[in-house]
Parts: sequence; C-alpha cells; structure tokens
Amino acid sequence: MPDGEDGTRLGGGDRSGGPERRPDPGRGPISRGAGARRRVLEAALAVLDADGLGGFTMEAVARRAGASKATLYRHWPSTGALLVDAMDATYRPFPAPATGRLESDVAELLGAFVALLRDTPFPRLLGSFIAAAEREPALAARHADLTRRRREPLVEILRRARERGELPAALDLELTTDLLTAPFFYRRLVAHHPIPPTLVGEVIEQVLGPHRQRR
Amino acid sequence: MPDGEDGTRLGGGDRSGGPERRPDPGRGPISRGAGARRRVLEAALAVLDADGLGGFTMEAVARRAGASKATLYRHWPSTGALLVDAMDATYRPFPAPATGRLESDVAELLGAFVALLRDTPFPRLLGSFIAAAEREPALAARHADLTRRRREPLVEILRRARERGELPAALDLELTTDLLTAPFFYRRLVAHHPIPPTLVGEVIEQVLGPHRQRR
DNA sequence: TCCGATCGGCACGGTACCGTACCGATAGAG
DNA sequence: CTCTATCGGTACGGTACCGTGCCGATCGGA
Repeated sequence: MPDGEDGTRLGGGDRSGGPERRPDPGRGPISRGAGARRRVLEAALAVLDADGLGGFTMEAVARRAGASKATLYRHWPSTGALLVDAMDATYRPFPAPATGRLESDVAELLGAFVALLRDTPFPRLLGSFIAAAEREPALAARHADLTRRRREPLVEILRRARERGELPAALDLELTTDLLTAPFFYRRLVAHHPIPPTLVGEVIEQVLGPHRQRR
Repeated sequence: MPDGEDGTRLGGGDRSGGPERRPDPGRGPISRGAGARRRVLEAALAVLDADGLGGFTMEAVARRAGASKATLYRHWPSTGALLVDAMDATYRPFPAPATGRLESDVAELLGAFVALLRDTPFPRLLGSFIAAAEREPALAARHADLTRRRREPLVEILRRARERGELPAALDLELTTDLLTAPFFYRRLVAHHPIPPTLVGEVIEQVLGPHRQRR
C-alpha cells in the first residue's frame, strides 16, 4: 500500500507570509504518555478540518499540537496511521432517545444528526475520511465499523418499535435505517442542497408512514 | 479557507460545444487547442483516480498528459480550477430507459448506477470531489449542478409515471429520488458495505411499493 | 504555402515536507 | 526524592512541487 506520501495543495496551507504559530496556549505545561497522544489526535482533527487532506501533514499536525515531529513518528509510522486513529477519536456515543414512541424517537435522533451535519465540523471531516478511505483499506474498514456504531441507536429504536408491533415483523431494519439516514448524507455531501427543517418529518413520513401499524 | 488566492475560475465555463471531429486525437503527434485541453483533463482524472487528491499536482498531471507545466498554467491558474473542469468532464448523459413501466425503468436506471459504483473509477473520483468540495465553494456549486443533471432521468421517469397515474399526484418526486439513490451512495462511500444484486429491487419495493397505484 | 499561435522541453530559485538523529529538560512513576 | 522514559527543540540532507521564463519546434488556419 502506498505509504503516506500525501501532500495535496488543494486546501493546502501554503502560507508564504507568517509562520502560523499556534501551540495551544491555554493548555498546561507538557503532558506525556496518553496525554500527548490525545493532544496530537485533537490537533490532527483540527488540521484536517481546517486544511483538509492537503494540509494533513506530520509537520502541520505537530505544529498545531505543539509537539515535535519526533513525538509523532514515535507513535505513528505514517500519516495514514495517524489518520486512522484520529478518525476513531471522532466517535461520540449518540444519545439514544427512549420516549417509547417510534416517530418521536426517530425524529429526535435524525434532528440531532441534521444538527451535526449543519453546525459542526463533522461533515467536513467525513469528506476527508471518505476520500482517504477510497485509497486506504484500513481506513475503509475502520470507517465501516464507526458507521455501524453510529447507526446502532437508530436500528435499536426500530427494533424496539417492531417488537412493540408498531412496525411489520418482516421489515428490513438495516435497509430502513439506510433510507432514513442516507438522504441527509446525500444532500449534504453530494447534492450540496440545503436541508430544510421540514425534511426530517418528510423523510420519516415517506419511509415509515406506509409501514406504521396500530398495535 | 486558508488558501488566500484560490483562483478557481467561476465564470470560466467555456464548455466547448465545438465539433471536435478527429478520429482519435489522443496519442497522436501533438494536439493543440481543444485537443490539448481534453488530453490534460483526461490525465487529470487519471491522476485523481490513481493517486487521489494527494497526488493531484500540476506536475503529475502534466507528466501523465505528456504536456508541459507551462501548458497547464496557460489554461488553469491553479489545481482547483483544473479540478473543477476535470469534474465537469466526468459527466456522461445517463441512458434514459423508456419502457413505459415504472418499475422496470427505475430498476434499469438504478442497475446501471450500481454498476457505475461497482465497476468504474467513478466512486473513487466522487470521493475526491466530495472532499475537495468541502473546501472549495466553486467546486461545490459545480458538483451540485452535476448531480442535478445526473438525477434528471430518474426524476423524469417518476414524473411520467405520476402523469400516467401510477404514482400519487402528491408524491414528492425530489425526495423520492433521494430515497431511491442515496442508499447506494451511502453504502459505497460511507458504510463501505457490499451492494448485493438484490438491493435495487428491495429499495424499489420499499420506496415505491407503498405508493404504487393501479390506473 | 506561409505565418502566427500554441506547444513541449528545460532550467531556475524558492518553499514545504519528509524522516532521522541528537540534545537537554521534565513529567510522572516508584 | 530519584530516576528514567518521554517529551520539545533543533538541525540536517533529500525529495517533490511551485510558478515563471525562455527557447525552438510545429501545428493549423488563412
């Protein structure tokens, strides 16, 4: 596999003027061991968010983390390995609503998801991960696992609803989860269309509406 | 947006409608004008497919095209501008089936789409475009337009079916198109899950099934 | 046929990043 | 408190790409 060698200029931080020094002034003295590792991973995500894959460089990450390149190379042999760990570090357990009613649970979850797509660096990072995963099988595998973990709460909501009899027993939960979430990825990353506040309700209505069953 | 200059040509859309009547102007001696332009754009896509955004470099594209850097800079002021034109060059009109029956038309179209995702460099290029578009508004706008053009045939099929009375008059065609296509993007680029041959039928059944109407 | 516009080749100085090595400092465990 | 593994800082040669300038060659329209 092509070892690293990544250096795009597309979003690249070609700063010909100032040296852009930002070693995170607010932090304490120096943290070692796991602390340093965490700091570097945070810096890696910050760099990826700011400058994309093109700016994702050992030097850039080290600068942002206030670390030395040597420290980075001690932990990660390549930018690819660093990217894998940084991607893993983006996982945050999604709040699983349990109002007990199918529609409101799903609406709440999808609403939080839309907010994540609209108000956070998440989609920008996701774009970089998608592009990188096309060329690094290790990253693709990790991202597949990450995605599975993120989907879990929604699948669980659907499963419970099915057990309560609100959804047909024969309904394919994985496919339904795809149909509920994929349009939002698609609009944000592919079609570059705005996501109106009403979309969550419309998707739920069109996907779940026909299958809704009275208990 | 760290890149200060970012010289993407927004209005430079000289999509030549010119009648280019050469049998194979590819590897002839030297081709000038539109020929050179086409050769460079092909090389740009080849480089992007092979090495991703990381390898997308004026030098690399020039090498692959058998052109000189000077030629590239004569046409495109930056890699961003080159990427925009290269992306536009990926558009191929999708064959619009017109069997006259909703299900078979959609199945045929989605089948071709799945083949595109499975057997061609398309998804790999798409990944790069997605990542780059997150950082280049000009690219995002172009990609939005490209996507709209690619969706058109499917929307048209749904519209005709609605006019024939096979779909409810109140059905949101755009949303339905999203629901029909987004899962495939999602599986291929985000979830990294295989797309079984049965998926097309399942998606059609779950999305269109409940709305099917007898005329 | 002819001439101008375009091309490929080449070279240039400048910049950024790579990957490694060595240093003195210090955090953090015992 | 002591000791050591880890850290930040610095430096290095090497590589790749940038963007520009200038050639002579040659395509391609008049």
